[in-house]
Amino acid sequence: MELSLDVSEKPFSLEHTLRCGQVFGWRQRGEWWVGVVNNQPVAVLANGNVVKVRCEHASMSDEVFNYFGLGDNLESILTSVAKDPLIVEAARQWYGLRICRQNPWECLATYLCSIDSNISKIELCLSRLRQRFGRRLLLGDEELFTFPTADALSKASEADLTACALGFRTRYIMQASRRVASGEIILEEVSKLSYSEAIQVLIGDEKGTKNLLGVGPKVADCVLLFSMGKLEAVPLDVWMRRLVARSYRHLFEAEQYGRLLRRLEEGTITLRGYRIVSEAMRRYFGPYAGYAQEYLFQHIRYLKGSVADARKNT
DNA sequence: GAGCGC
DNA sequence: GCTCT
Repeated sequence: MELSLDVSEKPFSLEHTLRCGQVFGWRQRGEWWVGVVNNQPVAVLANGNVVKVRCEHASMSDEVFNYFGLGDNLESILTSVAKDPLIVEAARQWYGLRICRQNPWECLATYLCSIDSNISKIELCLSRLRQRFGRRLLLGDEELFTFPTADALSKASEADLTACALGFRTRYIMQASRRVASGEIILEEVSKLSYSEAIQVLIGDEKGTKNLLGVGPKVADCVLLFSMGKLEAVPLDVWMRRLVARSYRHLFEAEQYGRLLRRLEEGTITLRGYRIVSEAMRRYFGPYAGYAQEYLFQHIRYLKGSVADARKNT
């Protein structure tokens, strides 16, 4: 069936939303995008004031609405983060980009795979996981695969997982899938917590036992922002750290932060440093700092650099 | 701060 | 990007 979503008065760029690197597993077919939402195949097309959805069940219009964050009041969000010319320009260029609400398990697995990787490599790893452990779906003659459940991955043999060539991330996926499958960690419950409670659960207590192997503050922030609607989460990857060091250093003028600023541009940053920077960004941009992050991230990735450059690191 | 695995 | 030493 084909459904129509009314998005008049709702700025929405499907292109920007799907191309910004927050979600994986979508492909373009002409002017349509095909992918999987809530384990069901969909094709989506944004056309002015309507979003067209080809799918199998009528409930998909609500699911697509939720998935693409169409409930967010983007205009007021962008107004609220418009603190300086840089973010205003980023918002102008990437206008319509929305933060998705992906499935939390898929998002967690995705960002475990993203560690020290790049978009095309991540895409490859995830498609291998889908093909090997997901369920095959058809939408017309488009073949799609659901993202494998934690349960399916927890039962995978080590050899099967190794065949997906995740490298050192294999054990992160194995451990996380087991903890989620066993119910030891219930991501839907985590998503009900406040941002600060939820990030604590995901990264574990400092110095204490880690909750989820491979989940540090960056991975946790991505999961919180891209799947749990914690719009104040500010994932700090190399691009954002460089940007902060160059364009937002005034937020760290105090002398004690000299060392932190230097490390932001170069390499390793401590958990403490990460917290200081992301909290400063939250204080500066407010409760929608995650939206600010995503627009700035896109802006600098594509700024006078080729797409190839932009795809280098995560 | 090196090493991880592809 | 995270873990481990």
